Amino acid sequence: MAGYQKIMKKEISKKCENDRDDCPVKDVLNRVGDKWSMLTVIMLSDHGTLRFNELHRLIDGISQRMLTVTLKTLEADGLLKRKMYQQIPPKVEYTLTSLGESLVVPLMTLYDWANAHMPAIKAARAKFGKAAAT
Amino acid sequence: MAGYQKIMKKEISKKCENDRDDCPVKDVLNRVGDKWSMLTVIMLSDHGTLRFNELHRLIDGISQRMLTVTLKTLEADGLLKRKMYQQIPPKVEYTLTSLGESLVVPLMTLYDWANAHMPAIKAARAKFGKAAAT
DNA sequence: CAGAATCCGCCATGATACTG
DNA sequence: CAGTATCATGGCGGATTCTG
Repeated sequence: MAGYQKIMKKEISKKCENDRDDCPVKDVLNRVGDKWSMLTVIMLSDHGTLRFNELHRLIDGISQRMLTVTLKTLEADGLLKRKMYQQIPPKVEYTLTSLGESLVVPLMTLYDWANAHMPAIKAARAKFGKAAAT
Repeated sequence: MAGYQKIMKKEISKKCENDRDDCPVKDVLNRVGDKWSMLTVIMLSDHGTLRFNELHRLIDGISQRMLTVTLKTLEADGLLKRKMYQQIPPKVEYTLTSLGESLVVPLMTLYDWANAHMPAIKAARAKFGKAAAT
């Protein structure tokens, strides 16, 4: 393994052991691991600007409640911005901020990894299942 | 935004809308977002090989139960391997597989992003809190 | 249309006790 | 030492209803 990586990794665990309530990685991981957040970010990144119900349709399976909650959290984190038009019927548009857009980059890395190694993982799972059954 | 990125992102949402039960991203995200999995991977990546109780001490706050569960899941996914020495007292060693090691790379990207943008996120949160309070 | 409010079930996680 | 077994709980998220 490259020396650079070794150093970086040292840093990761160091950060995580010490301040466990203020670890950037844990914090971000919470959002990344969230059931709907990243999907929402991806959709917005794809389509640019979306209204509430458009998101509702695009993100398959999300409930109205969770969409509201997710959007509010992402907005609070400054990952997207909400634009409300004072009119009837209401119209609200959601767009990623540049901060939100920047998150897509590491997300892609993860996506690439997932795609590349999913077969290996599935194979491992199948093998493990058989081993346990035996 | 670069055209390459645009294409990749299209692909992400496409994969996610279609097969929602077999989406590699969701699948991997589940593990990445898991409370303890990535911490465990990071520790192992750092220290190379660790015994059960060493991990227990290193991963601050994890319960015995969750460590067991996490390790079993990671093993099933082929991310780490378990080596058991038949002796008394028992001795079990955990080591990342090359698959597990490879996951560290995208994880680093995320770590870098988290570190770089955490100030912006905190600022956004503070601002949002004030806006809500007003 | 874009939510807010409320209720509720269930699963993930934690705590505790026991074992080979 | 390295787990397993069992129980308790809290909060995540779904379903439903109501509004401006």
